[in-house]
Amino acid sequence: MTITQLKYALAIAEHQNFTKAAEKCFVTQPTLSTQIQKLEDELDVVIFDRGKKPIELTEVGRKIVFQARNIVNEADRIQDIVDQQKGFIGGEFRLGIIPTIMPTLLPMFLQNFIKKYPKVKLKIEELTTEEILTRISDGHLDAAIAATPLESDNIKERVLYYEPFVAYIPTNHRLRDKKTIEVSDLDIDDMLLLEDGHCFRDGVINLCKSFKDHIDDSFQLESGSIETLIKLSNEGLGMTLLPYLHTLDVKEKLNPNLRHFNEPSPAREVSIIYHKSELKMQIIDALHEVISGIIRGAIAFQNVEIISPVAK
Amino acid sequence: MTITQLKYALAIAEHQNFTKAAEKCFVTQPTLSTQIQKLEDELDVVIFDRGKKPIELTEVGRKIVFQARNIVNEADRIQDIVDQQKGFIGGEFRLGIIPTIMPTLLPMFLQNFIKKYPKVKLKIEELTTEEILTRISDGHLDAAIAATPLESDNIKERVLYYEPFVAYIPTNHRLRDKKTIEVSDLDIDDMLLLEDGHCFRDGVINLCKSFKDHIDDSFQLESGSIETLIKLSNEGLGMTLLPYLHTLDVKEKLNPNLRHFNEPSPAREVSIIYHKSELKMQIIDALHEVISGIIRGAIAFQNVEIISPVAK
DNA sequence: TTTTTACTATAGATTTTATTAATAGTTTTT
DNA sequence: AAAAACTATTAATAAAATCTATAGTAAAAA
Repeated sequence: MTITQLKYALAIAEHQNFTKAAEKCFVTQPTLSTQIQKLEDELDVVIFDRGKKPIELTEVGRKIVFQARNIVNEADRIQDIVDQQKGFIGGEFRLGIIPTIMPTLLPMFLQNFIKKYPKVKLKIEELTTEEILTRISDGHLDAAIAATPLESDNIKERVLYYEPFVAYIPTNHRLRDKKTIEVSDLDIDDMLLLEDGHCFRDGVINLCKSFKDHIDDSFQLESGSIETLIKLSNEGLGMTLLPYLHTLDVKEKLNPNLRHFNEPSPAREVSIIYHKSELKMQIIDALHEVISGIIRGAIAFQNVEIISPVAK
Repeated sequence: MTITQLKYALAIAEHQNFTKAAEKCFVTQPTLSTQIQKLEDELDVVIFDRGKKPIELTEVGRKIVFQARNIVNEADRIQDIVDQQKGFIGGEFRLGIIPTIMPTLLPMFLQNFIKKYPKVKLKIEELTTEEILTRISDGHLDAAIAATPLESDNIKERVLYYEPFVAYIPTNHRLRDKKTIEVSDLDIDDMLLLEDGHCFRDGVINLCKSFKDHIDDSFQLESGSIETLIKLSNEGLGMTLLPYLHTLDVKEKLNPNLRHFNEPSPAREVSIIYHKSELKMQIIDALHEVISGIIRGAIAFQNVEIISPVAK
């Protein structure tokens, strides 16, 4: 049994196809066929059920592949140890970011980060929290930036910053004349929300629920982006809430529409999250340092109350 | 990097000597030399400091070897998974047993176990609790039978049975006329103890301390075996305490010297302990099943109070 | 110091293993 | 029934692991 064979098995399990897996492993398909056969012979079990199309794992196969993942992960850490020793921070790093953080945070730190750590090849993907959790667990992402706390097994969180919610109130809205607003002023019924799947939507719902026991789930207006939310609001279709960093992007002439909450302001906790195995921890540390450094200049400390990003 | 190379590195780290390590790996010494060089070249770090005699690990080397241990352990579990699948219970299994359990428990279950699981090659060693903990941690033991709770990191415990303490009271002793005795009757000063390093000694001391705040540490009579303890007691040098299973061995004519405690009787908890990685868990399960089955017939259930085996 | 001892490293030959291109077999889809 | 989409097999080749023999080196003994 070799680490290479285990990597081949992982690739086949993932792609359910010898030919595709072979490509991903940069070898030919017969190599995989023979190496997997050798592995199966040595262990004297069948790992893949080639009878089914697409190929399936046998019951033992599933267990073996799960363990193979562990072994390969542990093996990868040897390189981590060496990198740490040499002070080398580099290599490919796959980072997931949720949609409501991506457009504002990314431009703030990216230049800075790649300048400071030019050897890190960042591969950034916009993903929902749910997708992120799956991909961190199965090793397809090295880390992600998301709203927390998530309290998910296998995943560790490290807070980057607290981002207050800011109300966006169009002209003629009932709250328009208030200089600052209260959570108790909010009414879910005239609130524009992001569509399902966004955790910022769940955060806003949790916030509104905190002052209203039961709310009906029949929201009328929903949107896929915060930009659209602002436009809909400008059309007089209701107020909305924005994460603080988004308000820095709001055009100057629309600034009068913004209302901050009285302290403690509701806020979301934004963290870098990663697998509990703490692989590539040097790069995670580096990201944490750069991002929280940048944010320190962008969000003044204030008294906040954290709103859970998880639908309840 | 191959699993084989990592195993070689582990062997060299353990024996601090290429030649000996090569023997243990059943290859020649040049094989180790070249393979370790290849590993060092690939990682571009020096793992072993060959300047020192005996050979030493470099700082990174230590970290790499530590991680290599993890990888090799995880790799070994593949065979575990396969064995489990096949219902195969076999292979070498290294079991440690503390001295005060070894002579009574071993003959009770050994025949039974090797009959039921003939493919398991049990290698049993008598070791102190301290030695056991080290060897389970470094992978030299697969499991051990010891008095618990130990609350040691990395190690899991699974209770086998509770073994009451029984007093052995020679003729002319002040407690001789009592039919049953109390913990409060005990006096550390006329108690014969095992010599230092035995956890049963520590258990007895903890028990006596429970009714006497401070005791001086100048015990006069100590012995290396419970057999000798009984003989010393017969000489009139004091009473002693025996683990219940030892009383089954006491010659019939000496039986009148035994006194049981009133319930709840002080007792030691005896467990099978193993590394938290749960390697070879099927064999551990098998041992647990056989031993607790045997004990069920030997120790009648009674109300006990567990005495810690750890010196405080 | 010199010699011996006890190692590890290196060289070259040999065996074993991994990989490939070409192609034969399957099974599924059309 | 034919085509498509796979995986398995074969035989050749490249790469590697391992061996024997021996050189090199540092500590221990004389």
